[in-house]
Amino acid sequence: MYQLTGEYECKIDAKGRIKLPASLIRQISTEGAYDFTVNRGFENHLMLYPRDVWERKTKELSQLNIYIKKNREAVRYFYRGATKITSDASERILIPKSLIEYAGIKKEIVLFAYQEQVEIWSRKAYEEVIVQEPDNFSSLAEEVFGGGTHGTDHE
Amino acid sequence: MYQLTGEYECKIDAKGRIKLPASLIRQISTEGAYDFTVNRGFENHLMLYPRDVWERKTKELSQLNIYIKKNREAVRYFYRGATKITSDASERILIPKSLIEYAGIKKEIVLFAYQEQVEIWSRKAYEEVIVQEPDNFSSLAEEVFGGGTHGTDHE
DNA sequence: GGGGTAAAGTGGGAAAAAGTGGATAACTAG
DNA sequence: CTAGTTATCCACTTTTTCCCACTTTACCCC
Repeated sequence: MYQLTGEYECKIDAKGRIKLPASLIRQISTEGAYDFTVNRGFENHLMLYPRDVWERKTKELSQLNIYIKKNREAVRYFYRGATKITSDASERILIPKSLIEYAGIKKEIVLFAYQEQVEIWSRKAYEEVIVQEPDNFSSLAEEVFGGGTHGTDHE
Repeated sequence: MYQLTGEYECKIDAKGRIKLPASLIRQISTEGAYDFTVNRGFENHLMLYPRDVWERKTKELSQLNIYIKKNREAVRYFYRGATKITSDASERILIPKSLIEYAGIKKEIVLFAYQEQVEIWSRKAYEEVIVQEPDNFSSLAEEVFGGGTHGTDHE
């Protein structure tokens, strides 16, 4: 179980390689090789999962009954673009072109790590997301952090 | 559970380091190394959390199901910019460039500690916020603190 | 109150680590 | 077989980290 954190401004080079910041790498494992799976995120960004996290997620998905159409569609939606990648000797990962395009990535990117995964955003798209306060954030924050102590009834 | 207090005028040096005032440090722990997480605050300032406080907060967040869009957005909003930092031998912490920029920090800053966290403001922004307050402070205070516990007969 | 001492705060340099770009070799698909 | 893509390696640049030393402030004792 990871609790990744960090926001990293990075570049992607002409070949589509991203150097994973050392401090991010250190959070994931101490061993030599770094295996990941990258897929499309729900917004216009990519998701990067450490190998073991990906395996757990797909295992959970495999519990679903895919003879139900809705499940089948959801599973497909989740997998879309999923690609296994391994870092090279300089701890860089190569992102498939089709995914780079999906996320609208040019050169400047942001790696945004939280919980068990890393989101990969184009710098521009990320800035837009960051600035925008989600609807109902305060009531949700109250639910999560406030734990009912502040009496205001929020059903 | 902390009850931090204090308003400290500090400087940030050319490398982005802040010396934590000794009297603030003493409130947090007596041991050698100081781990924190810093992230973007809701206004244009930064939030600094002692390690254990951050862990508690994120633990609550990790209960949320991020396949629900609303939750995902909230989690992102809370985590944005979150970076783990450790103090150096002189009890200084290094603030990431992107966060310094976000808070509009130049050189003069204010550390404002209350409850379990420390807000980091640029001096200028802090003064603006503070100066602005008296206008509606009394009505705000009434609304927030008056909260019905002593009846409503104090308008 | 003043001098001395200790603690707090500041600044900067150098070694080490991280990040970057590119060359070349290997591989794959058409 | 060839063209395009991917893997491996190497070398250079930049940044970060760690350490040391100096200045300033606070505090205590005479």
